[in-house]
Amino acid sequence: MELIVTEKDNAARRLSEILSNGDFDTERRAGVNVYRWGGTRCIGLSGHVVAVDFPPEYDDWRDVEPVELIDAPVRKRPTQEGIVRALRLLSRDADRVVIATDYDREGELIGKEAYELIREVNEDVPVDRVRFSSITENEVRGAFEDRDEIDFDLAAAGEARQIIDLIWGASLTRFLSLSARQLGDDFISVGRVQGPTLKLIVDREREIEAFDPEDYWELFADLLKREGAESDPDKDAFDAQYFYEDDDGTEAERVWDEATAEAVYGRLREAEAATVSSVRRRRRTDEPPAPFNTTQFIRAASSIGYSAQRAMSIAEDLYTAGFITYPRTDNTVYPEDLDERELLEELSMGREFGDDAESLLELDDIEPTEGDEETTDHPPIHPTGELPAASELSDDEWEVYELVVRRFLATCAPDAEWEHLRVVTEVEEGDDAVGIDEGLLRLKSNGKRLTEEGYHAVYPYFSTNESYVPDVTEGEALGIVETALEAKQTQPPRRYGQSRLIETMEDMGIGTKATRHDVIQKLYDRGYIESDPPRPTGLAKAVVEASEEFADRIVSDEMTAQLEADMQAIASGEKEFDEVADESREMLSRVFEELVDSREEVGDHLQKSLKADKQLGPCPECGDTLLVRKSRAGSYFVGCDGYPECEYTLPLPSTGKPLILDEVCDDHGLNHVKMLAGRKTFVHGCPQCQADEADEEEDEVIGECPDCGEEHGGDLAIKRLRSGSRLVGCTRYPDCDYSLPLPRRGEIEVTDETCEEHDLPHLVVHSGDEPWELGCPICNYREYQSRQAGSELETIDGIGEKTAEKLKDAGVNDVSSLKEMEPDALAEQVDGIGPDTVRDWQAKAD
DNA sequence: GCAAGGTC
Repeated sequence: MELIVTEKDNAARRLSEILSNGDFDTERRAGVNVYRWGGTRCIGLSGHVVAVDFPPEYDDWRDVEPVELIDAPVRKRPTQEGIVRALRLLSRDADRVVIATDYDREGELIGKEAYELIREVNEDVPVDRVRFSSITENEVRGAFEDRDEIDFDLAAAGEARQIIDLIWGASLTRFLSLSARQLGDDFISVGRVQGPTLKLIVDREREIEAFDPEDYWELFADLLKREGAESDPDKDAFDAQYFYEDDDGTEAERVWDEATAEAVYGRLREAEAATVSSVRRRRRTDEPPAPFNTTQFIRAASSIGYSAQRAMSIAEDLYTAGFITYPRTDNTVYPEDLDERELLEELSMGREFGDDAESLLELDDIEPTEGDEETTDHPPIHPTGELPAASELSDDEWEVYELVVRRFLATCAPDAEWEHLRVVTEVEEGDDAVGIDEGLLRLKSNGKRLTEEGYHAVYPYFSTNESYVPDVTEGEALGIVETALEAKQTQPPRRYGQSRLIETMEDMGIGTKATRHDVIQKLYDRGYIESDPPRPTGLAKAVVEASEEFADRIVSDEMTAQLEADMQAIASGEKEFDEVADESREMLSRVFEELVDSREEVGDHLQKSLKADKQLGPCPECGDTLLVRKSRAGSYFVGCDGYPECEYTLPLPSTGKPLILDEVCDDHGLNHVKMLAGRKTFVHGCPQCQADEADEEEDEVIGECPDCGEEHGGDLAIKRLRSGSRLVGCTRYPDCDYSLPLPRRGEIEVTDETCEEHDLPHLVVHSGDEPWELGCPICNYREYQSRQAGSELETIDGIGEKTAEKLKDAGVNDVSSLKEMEPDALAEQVDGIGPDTVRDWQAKAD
């Protein structure tokens, strides 16, 4: 029996389709798909199925000095037990094995890991390696005819990365966490990739904080062609801006001192006309964009409103469903195997973009664009020939799918052409103008017009805004319709947005196509960044400062650069794995020599920053500081730093994670609080004001309590709580805790209409433009609960809309029932899902 | 309960 091993199930299935000419069976071994035809079996791994880690005796952070991790043994341990079991079962009977993992460094390592697992149970079976960069008939068949061996040097390069990342990351993470006494959920992490990424964000924030804005002025005029007496100033006027030559002789628009700006403006205002002194026309070719790699896909998706995480998660679903190619790729050059014309023909059957695909088929020649990166990992992201039916995709999925399709169309489409028109005019000054600055007063206007639509016809995501400047000739006199002097200030650099951050990481060579967006998520999870665009917390600044002082490599991109060079050397046989690992261990030892003496200093600094991140302002009771705290039950509240002497507290809303804003309440001197809860994020404001308002507001009784009304006479009332939330609750609280939620915002109107089932008045919420007919609060809540149950599954990372549907078909409607399912049983029922995946979800649900 | 890298 011949056994083929791929990196993922999807690849195994597609490979099997090709090699079996579509005639294969699927069986399950240890809950894993195995494809079978003739004497061949094909199994897909799930990336790395083993992980490097320290032995269990190093698990306790307090018992082991972090420095001991440097020379601790490192072992490999299976993480995907089902897959490892299935691989072993199949290997026993194999008389030939083919490693067909991805064609990149990590793929080589994953292949070697499979090889080692196979060797444990079958010492003699010959193992081949095949390499192909896209799963197409030609490439796959070619690769199987030209079998090679595993490149153990390349795999060793990957292993060097694993061990260096583990040793540096784990030892420094434990050191920082222990020094600041932050154990448990709130440990303080650093690593080769997260370190430099965090430093990027912190450095930008430092620039912003150090920024000193400068005043400047700009002058504008609206010009109008005089010919054609009926020209309409509102319609035909065009923009012109004052400019001059600065001391270097370069063109400048900004005037840096007010007196000069006023003087020039005085002349401009008095001017009667402007004469055209030069007209320059230029044609510019606007080439279509390159094919999508992961980073450019994320960037494009972010320009239509998707976060990096969301874009990748949708792309993953579209890939699994077979509509687009693999979404994690560095490649920006289509493989030779891709027949663009054939793909366009298939796409021409699609709704929305079918006509656009067809229009491209009319071209004589289709020559797709190419980017700078040509790699062997996977093809650039493009649509497959399989088109989704209208009902198969959600709105978001469709929008992202259409983006991928249109990007492909654009790469096959012709250039666009612009005509640029630059007009310079000299102002003719009136008799009243007093000559303060005698130099010429010139204005410039830049117009642009799209003369050939080109690829924009099929790719509407780039702006094609034109700016209007009419056809004028040199010497022509123009009217000045309006003039303006605008006072402005230079702006600090902008914070990195998520997609800009990912692009910068790529430029710096840190992270990979598959991890960069996860790293950003990790920084959020660790409490290093908040909001979007991400803003660093005080803790993040302290971590970067401490690292810069004692372990600069961990926040510098040089560590990756050095590692890349070493990996290159290992792969080419110039260096040994041990040599590289030992060098790195020595370097880390030197870092620790410095660090151990500064343990307390570092810890103090981190602890102070952690506290500063939580400070709100003075306690009204004792004058000490109010802090955002977390109760034992895990909910947030405001408490005094003077506790237990001072027991002053204020509640916070129960939804979300509090973020302290810069804005301070005038009445109480407390910072405003924002509650971060994804789409439900809202500003809570000053917690003292919220509490005071609730104390002042009277409860409004609307009916009888369904729980205790008959027995104890409890009533239902609209209440505002000190935490700012509102609800319909029983007047006998806390003896009766019956309650129904109400929206936080808007005025609540109690109408005369009554719910027949519950004998309660219908409610209307007035906020924004449209009043919201909430109706009977009990009916409303029931509806809400049933909606929640559906979308709840999707809160688990890795479960998208489609998977949630599949789970619901299998009778799993919410997270709690998912947690109760037997992984193997559920995997049997749900297509394409393995028991390890289910276990993974269950772990995440906890 | 650490990293970063696969995959989902």
